[in-house]
Amino acid sequence: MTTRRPKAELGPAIRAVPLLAADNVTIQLLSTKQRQQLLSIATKVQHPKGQVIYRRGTPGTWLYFCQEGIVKTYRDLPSGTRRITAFLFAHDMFGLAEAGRYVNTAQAVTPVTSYRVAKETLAAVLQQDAALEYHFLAKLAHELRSSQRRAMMLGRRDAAGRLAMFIILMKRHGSERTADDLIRLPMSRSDIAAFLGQSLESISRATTRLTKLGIVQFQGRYAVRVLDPARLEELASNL
Amino acid sequence: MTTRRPKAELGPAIRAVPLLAADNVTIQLLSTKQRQQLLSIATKVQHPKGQVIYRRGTPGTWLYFCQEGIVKTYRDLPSGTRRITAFLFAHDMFGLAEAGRYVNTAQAVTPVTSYRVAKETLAAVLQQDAALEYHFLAKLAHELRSSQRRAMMLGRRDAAGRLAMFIILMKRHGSERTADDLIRLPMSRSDIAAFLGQSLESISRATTRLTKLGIVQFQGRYAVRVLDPARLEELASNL
DNA sequence: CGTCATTTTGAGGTATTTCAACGAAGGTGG
DNA sequence: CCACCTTCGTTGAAATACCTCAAAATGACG
Repeated sequence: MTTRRPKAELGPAIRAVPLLAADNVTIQLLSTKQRQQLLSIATKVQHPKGQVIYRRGTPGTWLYFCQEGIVKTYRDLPSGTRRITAFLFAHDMFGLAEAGRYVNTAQAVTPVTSYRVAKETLAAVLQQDAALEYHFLAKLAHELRSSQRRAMMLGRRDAAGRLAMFIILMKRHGSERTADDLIRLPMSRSDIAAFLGQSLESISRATTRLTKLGIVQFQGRYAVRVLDPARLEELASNL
Repeated sequence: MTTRRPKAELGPAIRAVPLLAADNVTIQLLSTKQRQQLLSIATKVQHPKGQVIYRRGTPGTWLYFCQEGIVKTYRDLPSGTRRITAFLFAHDMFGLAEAGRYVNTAQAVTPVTSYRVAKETLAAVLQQDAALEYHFLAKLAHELRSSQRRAMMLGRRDAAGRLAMFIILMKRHGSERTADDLIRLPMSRSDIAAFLGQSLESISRATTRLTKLGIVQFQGRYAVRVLDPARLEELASNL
């Protein structure tokens, strides 16, 4: 557990692709000035692995920016089944509320560093700074797209294909920190199952299937190496 | 496509529930001034039933505001299967793009009246008007929530339950125009199937099942009367 | 009123879910 | 440091539900 000591604190980072600017594919980061402005109203928070950050139904006071680590947001259904609505990674924001209450429960999958800011405060700032607000708009559009992609994923009936999509999804998020072909899956199998809307057993069987097909190779439970990217892609896009 | 010219045009309406203002449950509508500002840069467009409004992959120039009617957005998968990502109703906006291209195809399910505005223009206006932009933020948050709700729906395995959720979803949107218990389902069965991620036959069987159970009664193909709301709710929330 | 598309119904195949038991891993306390 | 215990993951077998293919029936439309 190494705590870094950067000389100049930059404040929350938000990565967003523009919603409206038609042909700008570049990933935009907040300007230093904007970061500092956010920093002045935000608080840095550390969450140990497994900690519940907020619960569904409680007053949605804060908005969070994941700075490091992975967060899951979920709902427990009456039947006892759990549905994970999203995994949040560095630069993602979470804390969606409806009628003043959080709509999901948020929990740290790994140790998490986040910034949190009172929504009231943020709203006031945004009303003053259209440019900053625009970043939030873009970010939200990004979230919407991932949510739609996920819905697309859930539409599939075939387990191996879903898992393939999930691995590829995780690859995109981890590529910055790990080797090219080694993908970390820090969440449990049941988390993956709850995210993909399938039973834990199906996920387990799917992993062994992918392994036996020689497409992937597991390095322990929480890391997977892709041996045959082409076939993985094919499985994922096949349908 | 027709262009506007009524006497007192109010301009596009956007309904949005606030994302950030914690305990304000009230549905906010744009102020008259804001509507007029949007109107000055927007064009009213009429789409006959079945018309494709834009296609996935084409340049995402415009953002649309559904004023009347129902729009579906979808993707056709390589296998030939169609996935409907959303149905859009009055006051919803659509035209989500990524890297300058529409991510879905949009098509009018019923005759549709919409406002469309060039994204570049809108972006410029929003950068100047933080309050207006805030409405868009709220609207987008709303879209995100529905997308998540839909993902929740897709997670279910049971056909009757999914259909029950869909009927309830449609009830919420149609209650303004029809009698309390008569719900219009203007889209085809295949559209419903593509939205719920199931086969057309499954949907058909589910409708007959719900009918035989005495929970609903169909008035033709495109309207359904709920006879037993309690059991419908139970089916929908059960899981 | 006839034609065409959509919807319903039927039968069989297949995938996932369940239920159940076993094996592995991680954490805690002695 | 090891043993125990709890949680998580794997594997097996049966049941259920959906999907696919195919054909009949219904409804829409000109």
